Amino acid sequence: MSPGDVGLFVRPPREQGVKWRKRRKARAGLPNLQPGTGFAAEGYCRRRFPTGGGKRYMELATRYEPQEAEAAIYALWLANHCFKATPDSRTPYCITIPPPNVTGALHMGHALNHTVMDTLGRWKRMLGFNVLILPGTDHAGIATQAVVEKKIRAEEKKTRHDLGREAFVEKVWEWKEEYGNKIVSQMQRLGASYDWDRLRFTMDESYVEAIHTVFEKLYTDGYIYIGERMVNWSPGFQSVISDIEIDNREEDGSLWHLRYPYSDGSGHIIVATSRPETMLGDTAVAVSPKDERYKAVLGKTITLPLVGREIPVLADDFVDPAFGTGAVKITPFHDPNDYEMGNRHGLERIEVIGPDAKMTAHAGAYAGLDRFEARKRIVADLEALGLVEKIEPYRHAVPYCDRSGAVIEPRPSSQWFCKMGGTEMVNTSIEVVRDGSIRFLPERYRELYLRWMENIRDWPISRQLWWGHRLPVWRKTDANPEEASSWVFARTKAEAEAKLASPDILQSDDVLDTWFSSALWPFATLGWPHTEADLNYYYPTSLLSTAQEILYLWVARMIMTGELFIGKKPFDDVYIHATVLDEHGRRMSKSKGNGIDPVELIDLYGADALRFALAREAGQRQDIRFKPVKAGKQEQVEQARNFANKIWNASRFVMMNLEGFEPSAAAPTPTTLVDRWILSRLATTVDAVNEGFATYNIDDASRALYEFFWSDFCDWYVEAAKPRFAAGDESAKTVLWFVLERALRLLHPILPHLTETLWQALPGAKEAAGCDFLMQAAFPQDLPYRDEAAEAEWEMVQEITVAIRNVQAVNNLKKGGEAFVAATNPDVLEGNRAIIEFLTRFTLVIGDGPSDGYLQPTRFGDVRLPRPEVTPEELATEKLRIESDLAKIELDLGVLNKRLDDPSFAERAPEAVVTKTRTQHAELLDKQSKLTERLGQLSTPSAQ
RNA sequence: GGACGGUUGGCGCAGCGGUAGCGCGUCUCCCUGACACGGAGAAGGUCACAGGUUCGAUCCCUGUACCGUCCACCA
Repeated sequence: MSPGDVGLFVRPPREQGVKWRKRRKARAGLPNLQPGTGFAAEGYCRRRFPTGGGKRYMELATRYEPQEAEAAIYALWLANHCFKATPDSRTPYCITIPPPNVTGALHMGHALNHTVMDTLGRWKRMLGFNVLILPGTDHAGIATQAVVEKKIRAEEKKTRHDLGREAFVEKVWEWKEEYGNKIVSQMQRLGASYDWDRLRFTMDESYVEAIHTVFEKLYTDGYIYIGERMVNWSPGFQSVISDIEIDNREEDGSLWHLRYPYSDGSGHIIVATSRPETMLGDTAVAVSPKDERYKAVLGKTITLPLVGREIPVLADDFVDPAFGTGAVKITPFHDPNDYEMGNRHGLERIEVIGPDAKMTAHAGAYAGLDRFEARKRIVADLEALGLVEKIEPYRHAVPYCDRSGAVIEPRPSSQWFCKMGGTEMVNTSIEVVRDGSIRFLPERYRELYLRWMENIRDWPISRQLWWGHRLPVWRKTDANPEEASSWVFARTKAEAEAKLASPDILQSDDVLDTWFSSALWPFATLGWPHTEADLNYYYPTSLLSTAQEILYLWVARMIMTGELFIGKKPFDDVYIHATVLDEHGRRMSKSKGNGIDPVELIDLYGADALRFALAREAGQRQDIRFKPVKAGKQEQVEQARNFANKIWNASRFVMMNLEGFEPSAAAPTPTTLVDRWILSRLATTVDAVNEGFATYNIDDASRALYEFFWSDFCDWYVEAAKPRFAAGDESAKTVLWFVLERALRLLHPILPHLTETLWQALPGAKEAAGCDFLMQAAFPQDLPYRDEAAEAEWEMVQEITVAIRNVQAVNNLKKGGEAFVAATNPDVLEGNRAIIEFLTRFTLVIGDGPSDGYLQPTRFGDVRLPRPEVTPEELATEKLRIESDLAKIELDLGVLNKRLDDPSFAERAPEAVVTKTRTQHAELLDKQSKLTERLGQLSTPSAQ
């Protein structure tokens, strides 16, 4: 396949006698026409291009068809190893992409992030950097295990326990090999220029080595210990899960007010709880020490209803006297706060809800019941005893396990931890951000990071899952697993046997938190701990671009491990991209079902359109609103698609007119005004784009490109080129070719497929650039074409042109007559006569013109269009137009008068502002008097 | 509860101290030899609200309201 193959004619059949607008509306809902349906052969195309036969110029369809062009161009890049990166003498630029879950599918957040990374990567590559963008996927312990468990449950009616650990893990690997690379191919569809030969997976053999090496050091240096903490227990997985895997849902619940009788029979104390079933495990009631109401009852005991246990009433600062009744029941085993209070007061911990979320033997009569069933029974039994004071409706957050859907059960558990606060690892990670070695973009995230790091808590690193990196620690079978001293570090069983001097040993059943492995990503993917070449060259990497929600979980931990193991920061810049929200401004999520599938958008409009739509919003904002796909349409991407089509067609126009033109590598030296002007605008745009990319304001770069290409280049320059070609002016071709070629380079990082396709078809491009692909061409920088004089002079041509068009359109005049312009600078006008005449379809006459003509005063001279005959309707239209102009002028004059009438304005405002205001004032007065006079003429009968 | 962000024409966004801009949508005209996924015009905004600073505020400061994101153990 070569890029030329995309040339096909596409044109809807002509339907005689039907209004165009109607047909357009009728067509609006239809899918884009597929090429190759033979319209050309049936004579529907308006224009025939030279076909085949060794012609130099490609045939291009009248519409850009991304579907096949993108696949073709991507295949071409791959075939030519364009994304491959190996160390050389150039400056490196490296991004290790945030590895998505192997189970994952591309979502809008990914699409945005990959657009950012690939755009910046392509830009840097064109600037001459040695760019490596290293892709990979994450084994994603819980997520993947959940998917495979679900699959075997559905297909084989088995649980993972039926299979056993080894067989189950085998199944997960099989699943990963078969389905795990879906997201990789989706990234490729976006156009990602990543080095796919280096694709990494967090459970690759070499990656496991990295994990072992890291674990060993942390273990021997005393970072890793066994401790007991309150953890988030997922009854669904029978495992600890991390905070990020929790989905806190606001729910309407109840607050039960329970009467707890004093043991001495002196009445009762009322406690409020949202979880009455935990009362079976209560070992105290706490009140605030400052709470006067309860001063007297401190030291009393309570006989716990239904259980009969005697428990104390004690004082603790944690209790807020203002909440509920000011008295709190304490269940140390089942509530994080109560756990802390229990430790403070040395309370017994009684487990009444087991790991499977069923009531334990300690629950007495309720043993074996599900926790929610137990709740109902307990409440009913308490009510029967008259111990329920009242039940209040209560809205609160309930934590759910986002993978299994079970309500999280907090419980103390013996887990492996990694020490954080106060350690060298954490301190250096704070320092490296504080001293500015690592930059955060947008900057506001810097403070967030520092604040979090300064209050960091120890990191629970063990999980009771089967899929993941099994902890490389072993013990003798009969040793106590909760004693740290029972364990030794060993990579292999043999090593462990030697260390423990026994064949009767076991490896820990636990698996490492997935974030433990992704924390090593920037260096483990570059060959550490074995090979140094890539690491020495590409590390520290240049950019880490990611979502704000994993700032702590991932970004902070990469900094820590990078500092500790490599002795260097893992990256220079951290860019936190915006969160993509739905049309109502809510986060897109699976549970809300408000997500948009980026692949659907690519199918609909092409990857480049999606990229541009995202790029134009990718700045320093915290969020981006994205509208849903409705009836096969998505506004934002459609607009971007239209832009892509505009680029396509403008390029097509240029190529059609370049027959016989021999481009050269030399930069043009413009002489005519319009050439000087467009080159000046190009130079400005080049600066804006480089600036935008360099400062992570890709939105600014995108807007600059859009405006330049559509407004300046297409609407003015290309239009102005037409009469020049008609007049045989060959000088236009050099500039036209040059501007288009440079524009394609500028646009390439954001719209890679489209621009490469066009560039491949642009004659002379490869020779001039000295490379075979646009993605390898030099990115434009510092073009010497800034020309303020040209921009100012061209403004005259534009304003006169607009004035003539405006009078013509508003008064609905026939084109083709004469347009008189009393120009302030007749030479400029004369020099651009052909252009103005072509753009307006009026013959330009420089001079005053008939006094009764249609009048439009401008800063560059009055424009008058003669009015040969006039109907009353036309007269009314003109009067209306002038009156509305006058009304606007009056409004504006009011503003200026107010300012000029104030003496302190002239005194205190800068002189330039005062002068400018006076000039504007004078111009408005002049315009006003001219229009008033004209209006007067219209109102006197003689004018007709 | 804390932190952060937003509030500009019907919609999506720019502008961030000198009389409000773009695209879509709406209305009018137009297939004019690149493009109707287009061209030329038009209508449409007291820039959330209240104070303050300033000659002057959409823009700076303070507060309020609403929307939202992230973080967080208040029963």
